[in-house]
Amino acid sequence: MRPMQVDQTHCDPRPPAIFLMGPTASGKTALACALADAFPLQLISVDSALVYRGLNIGAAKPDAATLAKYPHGLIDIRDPAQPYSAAMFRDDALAAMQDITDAQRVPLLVGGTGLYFRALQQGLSPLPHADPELRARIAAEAQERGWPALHARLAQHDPIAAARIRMNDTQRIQRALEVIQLSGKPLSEQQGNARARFPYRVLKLALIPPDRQRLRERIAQRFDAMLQAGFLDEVRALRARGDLHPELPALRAVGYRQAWQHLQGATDAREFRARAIFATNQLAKRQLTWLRGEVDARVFDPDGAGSREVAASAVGLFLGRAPGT
RNA sequence: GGCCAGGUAGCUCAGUUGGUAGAGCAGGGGAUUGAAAAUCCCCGUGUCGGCGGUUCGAUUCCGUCCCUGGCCA
Repeated sequence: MRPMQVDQTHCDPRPPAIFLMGPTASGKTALACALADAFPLQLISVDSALVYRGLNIGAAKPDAATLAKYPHGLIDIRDPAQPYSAAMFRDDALAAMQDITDAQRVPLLVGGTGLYFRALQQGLSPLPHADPELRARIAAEAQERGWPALHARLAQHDPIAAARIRMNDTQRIQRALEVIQLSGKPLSEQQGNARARFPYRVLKLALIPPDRQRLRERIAQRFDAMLQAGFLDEVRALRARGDLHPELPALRAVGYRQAWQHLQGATDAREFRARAIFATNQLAKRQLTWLRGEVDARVFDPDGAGSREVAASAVGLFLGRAPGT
């Protein structure tokens, strides 16, 4: 039996870090900036779309004035033609957190990408990283022989992974085959090892709107504002580059995919708007599913009266200091 | 006012030779290890417009009324 629980704030020697998680359109940026006003925090974005330069309006990236006043790490670090990944994020985020900590400040990781938060905190198994050429070869083979044939091959080399991965989940079939090819070992054998202890003690804050209908209304309003702000011109500019295509991760982002299709003439304005909003609603739903797994997070209602103050006092308690000091 | 076509799930529609109905989209739940704003899995009871009639039984056939769209006056 252990001795009674002691306040971790005072016995955990690791430096502090704060996670601020929430679905799209839940007001994460506003809360992050408010907290940064009150405490010596430095922001790091945890968002798979904000890493791309040129994805601004449609990705709801904080505007230039906000970024100037509240610099965010890991925004605009990739060209849309370059892929990014959870593993790259983990490395980049740990490096950024180190720098912030060295400067006697506290990293505040704010965003909505559940896998990135998990990869950061729990680590990733040591696996080979993506190989675009190999992926192209696998995709070509799938085109020729069909994905069921590739799933069957996976079952031969890695029955455990094949049992877990659905026949239709082409992305995971492709990845599993890639790992086998690159490492010479089954994926399932390599997953689940080597998870180092996270070198920070963490306060998790989750912004969870209690009313889904209201979130959807907010998403629709925000999308109309994006259109007014020139979202389609932004996508036209991306298309005008000529070297981008809709299969790139950056252009599969919610809103961008639908805008691309619309500009190709596949949908009229009305349908484009509806599809983009639906896709955003569905994204928010998946983000909320991730958040339900974060059982150790402190939950706040974005619209709740006083939520901001309560969040600030939680941060103050965690850091052991009063706001503004 | 007359004629025609419709009124079925939140939306668009299919269907029942009479035995109370099912797709897509939306929506909900879940999974999630180098594409994750990705990818994938599961979830469908609704006075079948109202009221009468025929029938063992009507959402289906008949009558009538209401509503919507089109054409004609």
